[in-house]
Amino acid sequence: MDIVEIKSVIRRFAVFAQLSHDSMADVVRLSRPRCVRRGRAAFDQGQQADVIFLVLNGRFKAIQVASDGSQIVTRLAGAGDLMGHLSAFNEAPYPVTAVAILDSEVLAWSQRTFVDLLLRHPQLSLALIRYMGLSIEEAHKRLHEASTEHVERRVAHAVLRLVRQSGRPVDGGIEIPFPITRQEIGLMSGTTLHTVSRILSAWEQNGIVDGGRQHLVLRDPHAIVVIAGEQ
Amino acid sequence: MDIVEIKSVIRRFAVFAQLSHDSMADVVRLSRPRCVRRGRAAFDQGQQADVIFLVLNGRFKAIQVASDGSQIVTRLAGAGDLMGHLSAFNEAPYPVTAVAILDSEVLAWSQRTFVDLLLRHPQLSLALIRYMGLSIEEAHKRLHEASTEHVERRVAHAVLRLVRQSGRPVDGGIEIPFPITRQEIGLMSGTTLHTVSRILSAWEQNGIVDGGRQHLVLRDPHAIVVIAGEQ
DNA sequence: CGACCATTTGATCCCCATCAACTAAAGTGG
DNA sequence: CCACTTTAGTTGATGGGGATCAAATGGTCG
Repeated sequence: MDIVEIKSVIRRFAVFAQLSHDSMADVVRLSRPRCVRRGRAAFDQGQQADVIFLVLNGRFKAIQVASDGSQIVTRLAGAGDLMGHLSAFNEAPYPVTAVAILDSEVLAWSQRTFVDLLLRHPQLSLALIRYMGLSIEEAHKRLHEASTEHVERRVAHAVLRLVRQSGRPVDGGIEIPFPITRQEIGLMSGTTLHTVSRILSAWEQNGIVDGGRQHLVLRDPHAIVVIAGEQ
Repeated sequence: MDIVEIKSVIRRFAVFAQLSHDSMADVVRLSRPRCVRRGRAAFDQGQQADVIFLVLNGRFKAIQVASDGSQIVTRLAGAGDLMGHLSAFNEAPYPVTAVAILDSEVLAWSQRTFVDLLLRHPQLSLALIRYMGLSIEEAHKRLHEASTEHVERRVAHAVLRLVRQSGRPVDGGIEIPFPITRQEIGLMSGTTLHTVSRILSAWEQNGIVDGGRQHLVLRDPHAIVVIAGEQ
């Protein structure tokens, strides 16, 4: 990607949409593009958070490992999402590991550079505040689900989240356009791969989804909405 | 509280600590103080979020009700905490109801006023970004707990959170200095009042806590840390 | 004192994690 | 191209954690 292309791409993303022409130039000029191959991490949990990333294309999963070894996937990040902004401004370690699940391209800023940008471009700060507000609401919604709902419903929510964020229409349904395992769906919904497998098998029996190795196609999205309890 | 007192008080809070003298004057001048009596709500879930609050003293609980009627307590807010900032900047409805659990005083800004303040005082934006980063990490930590830990451990975490945020030393322990029910502890840890009651009863048998109606004293805080798995 | 709320405690049941074993698909290396 | 390994997924059996149902007790307040 060259600079002109980058500008046109990131203008589409919420955090940068409202910037003036000059601000945008400043923001892009101080960024450094970077590629992350599938399977590699943009950063690792525990490492000092000194770089902020914007995903240009591809996809990442954010994995959080607790001291007892348990893991969860806190979020998936695709084009337009920021990564590393949670801890970077607090001079804290990254709270998750960001693994690319597709070959991906990102823009990177050093923590100091991004702080300067925020101070120079109030609109950028405001956009980031809005973006983070949405993240917190999303996290609270997931917390609510995890605390009160049964597994099948939680799995339905996880699948819907995947599809809404990245679903791609195919003939006879919507597919998740990147490799995803039962294990990962489990980590996104607070259950085990076994239970996810049983649930997806049952859905497949009812013609609601088509499964496959690291692959999922929704045949009847509305049925899943109903299972999720969204009516 | 008069203006001088307010200034000296809010200077102690993270979000406002770094402001210049002039910025602080601007921020305080545009705020309106307000009292909220115990049991009343500062704002209600679903209502258009047009006011941002800073808690000066007292305490609030943020309750989220889902469409199926289930509830959780997403956070407690005490002196120095902001409320309403999640949705206000996104022109969205408040995602929770903020109920005062003690008679409380707050400062209030209209959404538009606060946005102007953020644009005029980049340091304020940066502080808010830091504050929100911490909130998201906290929410993800709770999500992790809710997804992977057993009830007793989750209850231990909820109690520790209460005590760390607001614990007051008394002879022979630390107490939670505001009325709190088993029900509420349940809503903070994703379980029922029955299970909380059983767990607290067991702890009381072991001399770890002293319970009472809407009251809790930790006799052996370290034991709870161990139960929480923090070693 | 009576009404109401918070708490306790027992009994029951089922959801789902865990254990275990097997199948299938995808690399890998000669 | 085929044996071998590795990784993903399926499915059965089992047991326990904790929700749910039920009822009683104790505190508080008007």
